[in-house]
Amino acid sequence: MDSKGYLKHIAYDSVIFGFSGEKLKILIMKYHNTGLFALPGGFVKHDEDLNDAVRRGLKERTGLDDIYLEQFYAFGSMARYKPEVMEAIMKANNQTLEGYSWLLDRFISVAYYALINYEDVVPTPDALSDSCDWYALDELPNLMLDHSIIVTKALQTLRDNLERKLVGINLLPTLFTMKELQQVYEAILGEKLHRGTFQRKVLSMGILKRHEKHFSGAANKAPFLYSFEGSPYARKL
Amino acid sequence: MDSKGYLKHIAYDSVIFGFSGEKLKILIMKYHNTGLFALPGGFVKHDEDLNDAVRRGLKERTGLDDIYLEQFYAFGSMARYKPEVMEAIMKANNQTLEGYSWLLDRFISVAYYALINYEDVVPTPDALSDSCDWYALDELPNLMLDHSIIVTKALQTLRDNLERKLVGINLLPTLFTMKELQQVYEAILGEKLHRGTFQRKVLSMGILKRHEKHFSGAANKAPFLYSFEGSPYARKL
DNA sequence: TAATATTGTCGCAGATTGAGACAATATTAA
DNA sequence: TTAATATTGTCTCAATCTGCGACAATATTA
Repeated sequence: MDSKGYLKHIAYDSVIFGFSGEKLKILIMKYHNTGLFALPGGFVKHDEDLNDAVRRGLKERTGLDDIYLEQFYAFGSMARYKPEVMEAIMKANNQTLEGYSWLLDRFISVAYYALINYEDVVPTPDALSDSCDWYALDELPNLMLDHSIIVTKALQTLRDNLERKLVGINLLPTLFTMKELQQVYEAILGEKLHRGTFQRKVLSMGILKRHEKHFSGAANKAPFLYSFEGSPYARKL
Repeated sequence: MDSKGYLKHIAYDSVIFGFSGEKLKILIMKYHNTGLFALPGGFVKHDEDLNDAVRRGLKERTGLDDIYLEQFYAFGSMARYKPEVMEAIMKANNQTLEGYSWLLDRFISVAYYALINYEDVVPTPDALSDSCDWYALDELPNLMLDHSIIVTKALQTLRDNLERKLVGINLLPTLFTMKELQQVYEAILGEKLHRGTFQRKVLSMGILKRHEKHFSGAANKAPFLYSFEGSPYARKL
């Protein structure tokens, strides 16, 4: 085994969604000295579950355990095989390629998306990168390889699932207002929703618990705070 | 490369759905001399798209090109790593393990489901198996490894997608009656649907073309035949 | 105390859905 | 020929769901 204990040909990439400033954002890594931007990703150890590998990487990048995580597609086209890209990254880090030639081989990447509470995250770069930072979906830099396609498909899957599960909850802190929840949904769906209809529908699901009011100091009626109550939509799946 | 030109650690499995006798069925392989039943699967060549590898396998098993095909999950737990199973299959075929040790290594399997017209298929076993045959979903034999879980997840995904795309069409011949279409939906969803409501809904989608009536010889009003007309629900995706 | 911005909720019209009913056949039996 | 039978295509009606505006109830500021 010359691949440092990792499975050859298999990688994962993660699209980590957060919500801040009324916008959906994702975590993007910037590699040293290359100008290359990429999704956080990694490899799977020989004796490790695929899902565990992804959670391990998420923990490293965000500091968080128990993240809402969903696998959505395995990208396996030949078009994504560009060994010169990985070679450039390695060279920019003064890495000798000795013992790392497996990284230049072809990879099939299993993609996941994660939903997290923006406030809880401490984005942390890895050894190969300068930064790990939030970028709004409409202000993404050019991403390497097929990572833009991966992001697009992640968002599409998230939208599709949004109607079935009440997944948007995972992007908010424990206590939140109805308006914040609606803003999350609008950011994901990319369209405005009618306030009354949204509230009626969400409340009819019976999975929100109402708490005391939240006095923001604004000159208006104070909204209730809500928290999320278990059931099929549990925060941790 | 000692793995015969295939990528190590990566496999695919396919859940191939057909509809016959008012039941949903899938293709199952039976390996020589082992009593083992399995989903049709295979490996990916070094210079081959993942999706193309699956289509290649589908062509070998069914004789068909241009099949409706959807990837739904990559199975990557350690629990599915049982080298003794593959070893038993190889031994039962008097295969020396020389040059095939890569098959005993750990695999992550990307699973797809396919929808085909039952009548068009000529199920064809491969070199390792006695048979490749249809089994109704409620009469499946015990499947090896995690293949039962894969089937369950395939059906779940198919059900979820059924409401969004009009995918059931792909399980029928070019011309079909409204009753046949309803039976397909009932088989997939596992529940009876109301006749009038179903017909109204499907027709309102405006993607069926009505043809001449079909005189079955039965003592009742002859139903119309329908065919499927393009749009987002195209037979070939 | 009045003005302003939001919030929680309600009401109404229009659309959608679930379920039964009825007329229109295609064939068989009388 | 005519009646009986099994299905099919369609319609109606009620119940439910949705989109959208309206109104009263606050927090805070002027």
